[in-house]
Amino acid sequence: MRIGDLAQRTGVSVRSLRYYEQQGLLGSTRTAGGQREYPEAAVDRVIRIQEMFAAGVPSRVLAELLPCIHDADGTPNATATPWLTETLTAERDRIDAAIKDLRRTRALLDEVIGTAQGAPAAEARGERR
Amino acid sequence: MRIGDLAQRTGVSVRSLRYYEQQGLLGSTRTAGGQREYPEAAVDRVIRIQEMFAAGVPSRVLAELLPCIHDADGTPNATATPWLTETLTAERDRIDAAIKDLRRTRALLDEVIGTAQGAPAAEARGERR
DNA sequence: GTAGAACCTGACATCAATGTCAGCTGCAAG
DNA sequence: CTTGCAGCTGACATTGATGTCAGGTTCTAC
Repeated sequence: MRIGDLAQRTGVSVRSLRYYEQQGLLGSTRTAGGQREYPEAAVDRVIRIQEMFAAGVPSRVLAELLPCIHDADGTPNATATPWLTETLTAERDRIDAAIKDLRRTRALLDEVIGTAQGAPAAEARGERR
Repeated sequence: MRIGDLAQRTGVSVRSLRYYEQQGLLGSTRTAGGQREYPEAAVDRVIRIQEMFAAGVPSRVLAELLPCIHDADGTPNATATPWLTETLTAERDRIDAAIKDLRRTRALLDEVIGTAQGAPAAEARGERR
C-alpha cells in the first residue's frame, strides 16, 4: 500500500511515517518512480511504534528494539544485544514508575472532579485506589 | 526557605522553580532585596507539580487546578469551574488510556528481555498480562 | 496526453519544559 | 569592607515528534 493509505489506516500522519523511516524504524520498498510501498504488516508496526513513543521510549532505543520483536504475524528476527537488554530493563523500570505516577495523578484529578460535583471526596466515599 | 533549598529538597532545578512561578503555579514572597522566600508547604506543592507534569497535564490546566486541591496540610481553597471539571475529566480519560498503553508496552519490553535471556517468551510461560 | 490528486525532498516552525550564559545585585562570614 | 556564594532577570539553545510550506515529480483516470 502507499503512504497515504497507511496513514489513514493507522491514524498517523504522512509526515510522521516519513520521519519513522528516517529514524530507521519503518522500512519501505520504492516503486520505479520512487514512491514508498508498504506491506500489510506495516500497519501493525506503525501502531506499535506509536505505542512505544507514547510510552516515552526514544527512537534510538526503538530502532534497536523493533527487530527483536516477535511480530503479530509471526516474524521473529534478531535477538537483543547486552546493551539493549540493559537499556530495556531501565526503560521498564521507568515505565513502572510512570504508571505509579499516573495513578497518583489520576486519583487526585478524580478527587477534585468529585468534590466539584458536590459529592464527598474519594477518601470519604471509601473508594479503593 | 530560599530557592536553592527548595530546589535541593524537591530535586527540581532552580530554573524550573522560577518557571513554575512565571506560569502561576507556585507563589513566593520576596525579601526586601527581591529574593524569593518559600513556606514549608511549597515542598509538597512542587512535588505535586512535577507529578502532574510527568502525567502530561499542561501548565495551563494545572494553574487552574492547583487552587482546588485539598493540600496535604489541609488547606482547601477554590472549587472547580465547570470548564475545569470538564477538562479534568478529559485529562482523566487520557491518563487512563496512557496507563493502558504503558502496560502494553511494558509487557512487550518484558517479553524481549525475557527472550534475550534465553528464557521462553512470556506467553509460553503462561504469564498473566 | 492532460488534469488533478498523491507523492517526493528539504527546509523551517512549533510546543513545553528545561539548560545555560551573561551581567548584575543581595547577603552572610571573615 | 571585602570576598564569594547565592539569587535576580532576560535571552537564547535544546530536545523530539510533528506541522507546514515550497517547488517539483509520479500516478491514475479520463
